[in-house]
Amino acid sequence: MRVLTNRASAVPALAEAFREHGFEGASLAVLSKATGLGKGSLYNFFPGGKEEMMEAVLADIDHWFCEKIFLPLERANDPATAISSMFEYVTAYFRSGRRVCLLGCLTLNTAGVEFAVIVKEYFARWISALSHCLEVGKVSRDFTRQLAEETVSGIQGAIVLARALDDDATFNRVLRRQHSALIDAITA
Amino acid sequence: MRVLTNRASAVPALAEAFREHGFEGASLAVLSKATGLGKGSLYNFFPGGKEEMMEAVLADIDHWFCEKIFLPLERANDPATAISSMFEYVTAYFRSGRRVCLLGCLTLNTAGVEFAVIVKEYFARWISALSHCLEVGKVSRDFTRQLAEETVSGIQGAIVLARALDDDATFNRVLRRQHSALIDAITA
DNA sequence: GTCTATAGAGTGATAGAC
DNA sequence: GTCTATCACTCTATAGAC
Repeated sequence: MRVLTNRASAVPALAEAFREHGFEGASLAVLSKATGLGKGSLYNFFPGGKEEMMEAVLADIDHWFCEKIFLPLERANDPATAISSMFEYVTAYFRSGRRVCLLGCLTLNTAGVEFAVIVKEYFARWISALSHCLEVGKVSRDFTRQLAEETVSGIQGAIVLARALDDDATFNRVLRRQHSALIDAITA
Repeated sequence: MRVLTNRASAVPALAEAFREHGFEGASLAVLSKATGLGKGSLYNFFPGGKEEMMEAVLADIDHWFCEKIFLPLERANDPATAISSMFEYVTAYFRSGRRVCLLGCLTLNTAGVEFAVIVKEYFARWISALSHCLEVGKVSRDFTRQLAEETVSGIQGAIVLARALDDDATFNRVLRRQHSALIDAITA
């Protein structure tokens, strides 16, 4: 066959390497090992180097979130179901906190400033999608934005705390409470 | 004068450098510039290198939190005041999210595994101190731990979100709601 | 021949240790 | 300052598909 591998198939392996080591910590040696590709191949697929690799990873993540989280929230005509689905996907995606949020990590030090716009749009869209969904659920406009902010922020915090305590149960407990809070707001 | 500088006086500058660049990103060149000390002086004060510098920073942070946050919560006989004081200190300390939580950052990638025990104890103590304070405030034991977890986790999330959106107001809004939730739980 | 993809030696710069 | 190791990255050489 002609194409032995391609750019797209390297992206998930790159993503896991960046998650585990961070942007700076993920050296070309690490990325090469993670993907099974030589440096030559990596530079062939990503002429822009690490930065282009990270951009490809972020685009892939954004695509996943659009499909599984953002669009369903934005289009929901059954808000409670859409929200429950969001929590299921999020819990699975972050593996109960064992897997970090790459976008969240990039906010925390200067290594990620190049990606600030992408990160900002991701979080802004998540909040506005959830906020819209709550509005469809007849939650007062005074609270939709606040609830959405707290939820998105709370998920990030739950990842940090679950990892700090090395305990998935913490993640699941915090998310379960947030889930209930949103459902209560809708049905109230 | 004989002593121009010393180990302790370098710690705050090291802390800010680690916060800004992360553990891996903070090179000796960065740390040297941040402290105004040559590499030789840094190794004189911290023979263990970067790792010992980070340990000194973490010990310094732990000391501050014990004094300002943990002990007041643990000894509180006026829980509402202790909790309000905690939120005031936290908001100021993290500068409305502009300043990251070093302990939280260390949880997010493999660069910080050496400090896992320190990080775990910090978060565990914060949660148990707050939980105890809520118990003194006559909150049902079924909820103290949950509320404390959510609060500590929520603060971490608020830092991430405020930085992602580049907006302090987000941090302050999330913390204000958490503050109210705890006060409501006590007075309910 | 051209084209894409490969592995990996080699570049200068800079890392942390001392 | 000096050391070696490693960094991101470049480039050469080579492969097989057209």
